[in-house]
Amino acid sequence: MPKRVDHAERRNEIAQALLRVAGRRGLHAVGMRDVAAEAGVSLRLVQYYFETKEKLLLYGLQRLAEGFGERVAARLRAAGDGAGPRAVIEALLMTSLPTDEASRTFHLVYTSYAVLSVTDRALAGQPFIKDPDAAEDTLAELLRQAQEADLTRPGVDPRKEAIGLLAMSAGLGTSVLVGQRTARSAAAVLTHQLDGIFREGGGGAPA
Amino acid sequence: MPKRVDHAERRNEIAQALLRVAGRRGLHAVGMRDVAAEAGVSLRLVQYYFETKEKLLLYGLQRLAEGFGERVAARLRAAGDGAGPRAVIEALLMTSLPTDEASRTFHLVYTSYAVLSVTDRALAGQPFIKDPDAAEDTLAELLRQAQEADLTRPGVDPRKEAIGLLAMSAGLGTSVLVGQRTARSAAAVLTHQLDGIFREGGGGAPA
DNA sequence: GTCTTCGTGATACGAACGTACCATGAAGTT
DNA sequence: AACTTCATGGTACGTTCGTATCACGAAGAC
Repeated sequence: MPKRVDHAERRNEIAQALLRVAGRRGLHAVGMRDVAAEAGVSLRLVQYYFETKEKLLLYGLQRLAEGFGERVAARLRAAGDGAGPRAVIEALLMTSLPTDEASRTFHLVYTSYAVLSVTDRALAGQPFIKDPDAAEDTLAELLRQAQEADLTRPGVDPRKEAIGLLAMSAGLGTSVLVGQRTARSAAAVLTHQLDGIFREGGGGAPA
Repeated sequence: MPKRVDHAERRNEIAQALLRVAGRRGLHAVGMRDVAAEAGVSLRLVQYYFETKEKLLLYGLQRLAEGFGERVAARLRAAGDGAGPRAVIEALLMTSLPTDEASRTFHLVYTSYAVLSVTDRALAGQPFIKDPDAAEDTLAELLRQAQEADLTRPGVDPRKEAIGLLAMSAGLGTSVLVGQRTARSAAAVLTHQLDGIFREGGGGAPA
């Protein structure tokens, strides 16, 4: 046999190529040949590692979600261990805003997948429901803890605030993406929203 | 000459067919032939009234925005003449939630257009920027008036609240669309958000 | 009554797409 | 050494897409 190549690694390279070209030209415009060219391999190879385009798309969606999770984790690490709930929540929300190229690609491709999932049933079942629900639970739990620690204003409903915050940051992300708003002003809106949830000076570092 | 048909009317019929099939199968999956079949005309006719597909898409986008504006206006009329600012704002936001078939189609197709506009420059200039900005201005002005009438809570920033509300309702609309949430729960979240902006009991009917 | 113009149909064309097929060299196995 | 198996390249097939072309009937113009 030849070089006995690592399948998993190769699949990831190809999936990354898919995401790169999808971020540039839009997911709808991505063909197998484009992915092959971007990855620097032949069309046959893409077929070899992903038998069908649908499987490639599904795997690409997984990688996209994973990459996002990693960026959130990195930002949380950067925020420090003893960061208060508000800092954690800000890190989580700001990561999903299309500030740099990586998050811009994430937002565009993720939205494309979302639109596709409405009509294509193969995509509908996939982690589309799972992952955002996890984010919602995490966020709601953080808010609940903040509420118990008396860091929030009265009248706060952790679950509803969590849903609203996620929806708002998604919507803001889209408007940044289409060039309707700058990432800076979107961040300001999110900050203002958090101001309405947390007490003044509350939720930063717990020290 | 033959029947001397009304061009504008025919173009609208075809554009409506485009929106119907786009709402069913997704904008990415719509071809000229599909539109022709849906409108009950031949492919040639679609070509005749819209020379190119791009022009058809552009016109369809206009019609979509117009239809949305009409539904908002209708809902405002239904809300009554003397409705307070909160009622008007609620009408505006709830209309964009995918509750019935019309708004569901609107949301899906509009999002599809948004995604396309990121990469296709022909779509990028069009009313995508214009219309949401108008909505934002309207909403901000309504909030400013409510603030002057002392109907809002302290710390309210009309512009930021307007941006945030629109982004939130767009994001909620998407999650309703992909089946992640019900329209009812999305509406509850929006109501809760408005509760955080308006004073208790404030903003209903001004009487 | 011819003639032009408008509306409409059928069909053809070239490109691009996803997929399938065939070939071949390189590395293990026996 | 013979043989199998893996990785890879090249290319062909059938379909579908947007667009272009050809054709023709029906109505107003002169």
